[in-house]
Amino acid sequence: MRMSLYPINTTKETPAEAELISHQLMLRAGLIRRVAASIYSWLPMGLRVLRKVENIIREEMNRAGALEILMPAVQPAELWQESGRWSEYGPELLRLKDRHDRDFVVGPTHEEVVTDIARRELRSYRQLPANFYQIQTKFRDEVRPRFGVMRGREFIMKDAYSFHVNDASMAAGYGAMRDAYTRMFTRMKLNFRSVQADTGSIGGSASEEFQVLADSGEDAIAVSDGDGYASNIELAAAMAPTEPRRAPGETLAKVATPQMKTIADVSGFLNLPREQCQKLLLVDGADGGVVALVLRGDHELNALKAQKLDGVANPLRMASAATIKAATGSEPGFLGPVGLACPIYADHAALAMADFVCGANEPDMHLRGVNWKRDLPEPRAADLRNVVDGDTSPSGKGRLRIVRGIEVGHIFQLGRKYSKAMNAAVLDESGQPVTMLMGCYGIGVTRIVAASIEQNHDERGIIWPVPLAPFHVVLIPLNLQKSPKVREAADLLYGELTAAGIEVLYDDRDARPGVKFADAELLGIPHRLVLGERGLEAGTCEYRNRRAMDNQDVPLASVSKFVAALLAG
RNA sequence: CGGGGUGUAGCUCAGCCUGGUAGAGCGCUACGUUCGGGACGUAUAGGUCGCAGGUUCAAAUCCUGUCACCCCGACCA
Repeated sequence: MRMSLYPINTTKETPAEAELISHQLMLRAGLIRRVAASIYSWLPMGLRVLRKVENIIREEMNRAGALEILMPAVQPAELWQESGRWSEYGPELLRLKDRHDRDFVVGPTHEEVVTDIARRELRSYRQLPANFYQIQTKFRDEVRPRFGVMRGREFIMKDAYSFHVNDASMAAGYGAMRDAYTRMFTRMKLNFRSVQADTGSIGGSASEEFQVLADSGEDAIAVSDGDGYASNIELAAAMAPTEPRRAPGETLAKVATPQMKTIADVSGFLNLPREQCQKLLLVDGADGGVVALVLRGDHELNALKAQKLDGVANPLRMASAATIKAATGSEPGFLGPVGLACPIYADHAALAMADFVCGANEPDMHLRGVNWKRDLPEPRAADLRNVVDGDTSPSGKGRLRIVRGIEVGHIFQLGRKYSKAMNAAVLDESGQPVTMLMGCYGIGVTRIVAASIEQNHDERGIIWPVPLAPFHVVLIPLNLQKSPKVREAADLLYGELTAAGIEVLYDDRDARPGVKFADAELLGIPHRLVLGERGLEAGTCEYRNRRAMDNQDVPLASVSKFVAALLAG
């Protein structure tokens, strides 16, 4: 591509709207432009990267035996009513009406449509297993979109759905997708992990996420240093302490703690470590009352674990201030389990505490020297908290470290959730109808572009791995407006490289060298060739690798071979 | 949804407190010089100061409303 024909605008200054480095660089390099809040256009250079990602996905899906289809972005409400999600899905689902006042949705995902296809097209167990996938634009009116295309409302997703006659087949299909995902992300040179995950609103049983490791990631992941265990923190089990609880050593005492509403306040005021304090959270019960959850002061509640408990409302809702007042007689900030009438769950770590501090259920007062059994009955034990750095791994081996990740893929064994609701069945060997089992497998295509930049950049710009790079090579001739020799040699080399199947960005603009170098680095083209009069005299061309940034002179005659070898290796 | 912030040229921002009719840098256009690390000079083009009301002789500036965008939070009692 001749850059003189490519209307690209790069900027030195960072747009004010961008927070994440990937978002900043995508805007500065002219890959994307914002059209509305969290909705973007992809410009030529960005689209080339997007297509590289799509093609790798497509190749690996095809290799795994999946069949590409294309479903509509706009879907009739009837299908969503049939699956039950018309009412289950919240405001994240963009609903609209046509001129006849009929209801439609802009698809946030396609289980309904694909299940409708499957029940019409698949009639016999002999046609199974089948796996349909598409690469298509989705819309989710996110609670909080952010970070450019990282969490955009409109985004491109690869979504695949498999259909099976029994559990073994579903598990095999799931395994095949896990392998395909591993191959794709490896080919894209992403540093990623697969982790156990919650199934969320999609529903179903087994589920794993593919997380690209990055400090800017929105997800927390617990990884064991002793074996291969890795889990989204939502799901990672916190092990109960193994050593027995200490015997009571202090006497129970009520202390005044004016205005000390948080654990930090209380522990500071009493000059005690946070892990000596307890916090009590009141949440709405499943049947109208409240439930108390007790945690060690330095631990965080895990909402997912809590909302799965007997008697707790799902999804989890914190009790209102008025409800708290009615249930405890106190205000938030001074709650404790002593004398509390409602059902109580205590986290294993909270249950292991002795001589602890907790709220006294009256304003500006706490209790200290509190002990289970002696001062109050032991409540039900549960795993309520997020794991923290240094916790014992639930796998039994090693300790957990908490790292951050960007979720780029998620695979599920759905079971019969949709096929049952929508009556998608085939005839089995005995001629009896059986409801199909399903798997579903998503990849955030646009998000991968941002995630790759998060992992591959420096102070000068993006550093694309070759498989995702918009161009393999950038060819920079120096002073070509003045030097016919340079122009002739550069044109020749451009033709030669292009003929060899190498994707070349030929910077034939009438610009100064510094501008061309800076743009090449911002754009992140992995390999750079510079042609100047000085080198031509010696019959060489200068090569520089974007990542290593070291120079090497290559004889002009062998440049094509040299570059081809780099790309092959 | 709650909290905070910002809307002035294509981009990054100043001007607002203390009202007097709009600026800088980058970018863009033309010409000249320059040409291995984001050059320099000269001359241009480009803005209903988010929008709507109000106060005032006079509003980018003060007041009210509204819209948009960004950030934080939406469990830490």
